[in-house]
Amino acid sequence: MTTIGIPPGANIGGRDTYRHGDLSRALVEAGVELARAGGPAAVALRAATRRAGVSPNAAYRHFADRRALLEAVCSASQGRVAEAIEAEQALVADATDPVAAARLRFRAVGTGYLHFALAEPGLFQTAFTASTDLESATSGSRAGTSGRTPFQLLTDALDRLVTVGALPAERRAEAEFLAWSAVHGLAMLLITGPLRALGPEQAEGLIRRVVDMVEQGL
Amino acid sequence: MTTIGIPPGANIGGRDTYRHGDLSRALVEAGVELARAGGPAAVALRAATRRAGVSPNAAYRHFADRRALLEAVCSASQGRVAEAIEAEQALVADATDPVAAARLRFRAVGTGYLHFALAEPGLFQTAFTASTDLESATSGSRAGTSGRTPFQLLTDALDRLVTVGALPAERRAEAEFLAWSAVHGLAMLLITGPLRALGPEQAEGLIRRVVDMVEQGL
DNA sequence: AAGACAATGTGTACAACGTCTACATTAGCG
DNA sequence: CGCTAATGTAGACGTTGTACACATTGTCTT
Repeated sequence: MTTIGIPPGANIGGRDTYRHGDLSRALVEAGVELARAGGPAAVALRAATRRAGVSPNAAYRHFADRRALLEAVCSASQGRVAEAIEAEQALVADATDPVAAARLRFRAVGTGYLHFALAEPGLFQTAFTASTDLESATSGSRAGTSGRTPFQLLTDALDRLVTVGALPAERRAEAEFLAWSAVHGLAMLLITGPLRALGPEQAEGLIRRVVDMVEQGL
Repeated sequence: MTTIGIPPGANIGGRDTYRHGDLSRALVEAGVELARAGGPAAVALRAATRRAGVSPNAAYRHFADRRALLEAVCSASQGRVAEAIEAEQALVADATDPVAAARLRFRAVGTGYLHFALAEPGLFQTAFTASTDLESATSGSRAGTSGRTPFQLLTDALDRLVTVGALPAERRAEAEFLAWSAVHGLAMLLITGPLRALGPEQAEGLIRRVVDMVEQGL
């Protein structure tokens, strides 16, 4: 029993070398797939290693425990959120009036965030359910293609509002948390909360109203 | 081998009758304790039955599966939230001006909600992380001592704002979701999100600012 | 009063999970 | 060429949810 080692020429899990080569990456990608389908609770060490074609304990060479893998998947998911926001901002990039441009850019942060939440609820929950602190909210591993995290994209948009004169400087402090609260709360209500049965057009209406509220209430 | 039956005079798990008597209640209470300490993920069937001094499968006579028990614990937790809101409203009940009273009553919904979230993060998450729909958000099992759920307390306060003239009727529609979004989002940021390391006084400042934003942005 | 039935609790079993310890393999460096 | 560290595997243990069969008992009917 216990096939000693690997019979030459055999392959384990679709791979022909003892080493995997890029297991860390593969585990995170598998974790992202699991999170997409079932949210953070579905990110299991054994399931991820199974997908990577590797024995369960191999994961422990790259992650201290399940929590660490979940952290990595969380970072990757936040990167996707950042990309969604950047895509939404790219749609409104061609505004001539700088004040209007700053406003649209700011609104795009919220709408991009919420559109991603609706399109990829599992990933979205994984991105923000797993506990994060303020330092890691600005770490490079959570950035999109522009190299900025969702949180940084928000602060950037707020700073620009101030620069352009659309937001009084005395109201700038902590404004990111006010805006984030409203948008994140709506996302939760729409995904897992009492509004999860809403149709897309009604959801879109609520999204606009919440962003309106933030713009007006800041 | 299976001790056949119960030797007369023996007692299993601190109880001397074969029947438990009020197991359903006991399981929910045990679940609430688990949720308080560890959030929704900690609400385990086996742990709850263990606390109730009963075999694991006994739970299945009262709940279809773990999800069902979690639903019950969720309802109980929402009841606690409702009580917290009612307590906060009781603090401001003595306002003479009806407009000011309606405003304070409305604000108390948000501050009570957020104070509960800070005081009992595990229960709070359990109350609102477990998926709920709109019908169950108004079911009696989730009510506080006044017989109203947190959601109903919010709609009540908004209705009163309209009655008193503090909120234009044309802005009333869906206002509960806007307010709820902002407050719920801040709760998440404060409990599991990037703001969870904030001190109490700073958290209190943010709470006031978010409620200000809602009052102004509705 | 006696016996049937439904409600309730127990025991056993299985698969999946996280994680510990020991061992096997291999890349890279002297 | 051989040593060492990095990487992967095997086996085991305790936890979880849950299915199935069985035991006990309150209650209702006759």
